[in-house]
Amino acid sequence: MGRGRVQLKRIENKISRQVTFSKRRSGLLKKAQEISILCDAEVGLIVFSTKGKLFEFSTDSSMERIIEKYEEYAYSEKRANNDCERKENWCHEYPKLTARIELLQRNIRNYAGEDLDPLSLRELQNLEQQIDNALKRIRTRTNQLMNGSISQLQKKEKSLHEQNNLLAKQLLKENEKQQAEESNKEEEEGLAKDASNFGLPKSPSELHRIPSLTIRYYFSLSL
Amino acid sequence: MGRGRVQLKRIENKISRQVTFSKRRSGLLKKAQEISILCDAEVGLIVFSTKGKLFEFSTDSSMERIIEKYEEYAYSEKRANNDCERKENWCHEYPKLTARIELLQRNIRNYAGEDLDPLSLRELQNLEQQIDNALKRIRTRTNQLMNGSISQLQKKEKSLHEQNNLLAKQLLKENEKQQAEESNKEEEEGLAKDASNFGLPKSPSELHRIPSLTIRYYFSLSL
DNA sequence: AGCTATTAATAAAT
DNA sequence: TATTTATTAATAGCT
Repeated sequence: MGRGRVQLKRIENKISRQVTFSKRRSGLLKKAQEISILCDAEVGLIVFSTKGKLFEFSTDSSMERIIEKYEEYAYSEKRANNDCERKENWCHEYPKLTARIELLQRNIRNYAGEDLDPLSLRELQNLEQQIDNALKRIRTRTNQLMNGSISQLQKKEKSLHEQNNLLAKQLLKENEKQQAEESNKEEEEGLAKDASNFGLPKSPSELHRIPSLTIRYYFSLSL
Repeated sequence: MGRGRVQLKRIENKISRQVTFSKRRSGLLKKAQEISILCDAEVGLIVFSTKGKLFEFSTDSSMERIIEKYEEYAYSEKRANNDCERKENWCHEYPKLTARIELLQRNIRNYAGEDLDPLSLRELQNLEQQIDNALKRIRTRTNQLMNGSISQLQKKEKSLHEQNNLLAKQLLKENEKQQAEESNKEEEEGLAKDASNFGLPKSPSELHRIPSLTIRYYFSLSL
């Protein structure tokens, strides 16, 4: 919704990025408010700009309540109790977990083509190859899905064709039947006319007769 | 954006409300993701339906981090942050960490082109675009590094050339000097020989004299 | 869930 | 930064 499509990646131009941030931020806050009113939902929205400035919206202006509810909800007590046994190993477990998370995040950033500076040429080339492979797999899968959609649509098309043919035949029959009736009537009228109805208008049903069999069908191919 | 305007008030019809909630919720989550990527912003979005079901989006899948930052920002009172204090919240923290790790791992698998089946066509296309961008960035960085290596090697080559030239000159001088000495010696020896040393071997320094000025330099171009 | 007519959001230009 | 405009995106109302 703007002049031209926008691809989903960081806007490199700083000014554009700030302008877009400002516009989309107000759009997002507005939509958050709308859904909370229209649909009676509890919404909490927190946005930090690159520079670290905070923008927020929350239903009834009570972010704290929503955060509390979130924390309750997101991590159910049941799982927590089981995991509490691990508490004894805290000093071992916690650093491991956080280190793991950092590593994973670094990986993800690298996969996204960010923070490449510390990588050696060899590492970069490995990464490139991995990502290239990933891209191929993703494209294969995309094609698979699209082909699925296409063949589904083709089936739909075929069934619509058949349905149309059926309807056309029915219509043809109906038409012939009516024509037959018409000619019967005309014969009858012809006889009557000779007797007393000369010069009167034709039967209205004749005026309504379908003049030709033009059948059209429509379907849309939207992928 | 729909057939007709919508008043900003609670939708009274329950079914409509649910349908609208579902549609607007996905729109809102999508826009939250978009602004976070496009504008490099940190976003946390929490939505509870009327029935209390949770939906969320957060930059880097880390709602906790955003909530912490929010609370810091909004209240200037740091939460229990160091490891020791976190120990008290172990039951709370551990499931969060493992959930986060799972999410990150799923992300990574997707980036590697694995476990694509649960992704929708739209998600796949987003992923493809992100990865494509990453690939471009990685190739840019690779080229940067390679160009760096090349120009470094070229500099090295140049400096080696210069060094060689210098050495060659010095050697030439040295050579001339020695030749001069030699001829001096020979003259002296000639006089002495005539007197008493005839038939003795030549001075060892003459044997060691470099016979010609063949200078070679080596450098390797390894990329 | 899927389909359009419409409105809303917004990218680019000013 | 605010306004305008051309486009794309979201979605309301139906089926």
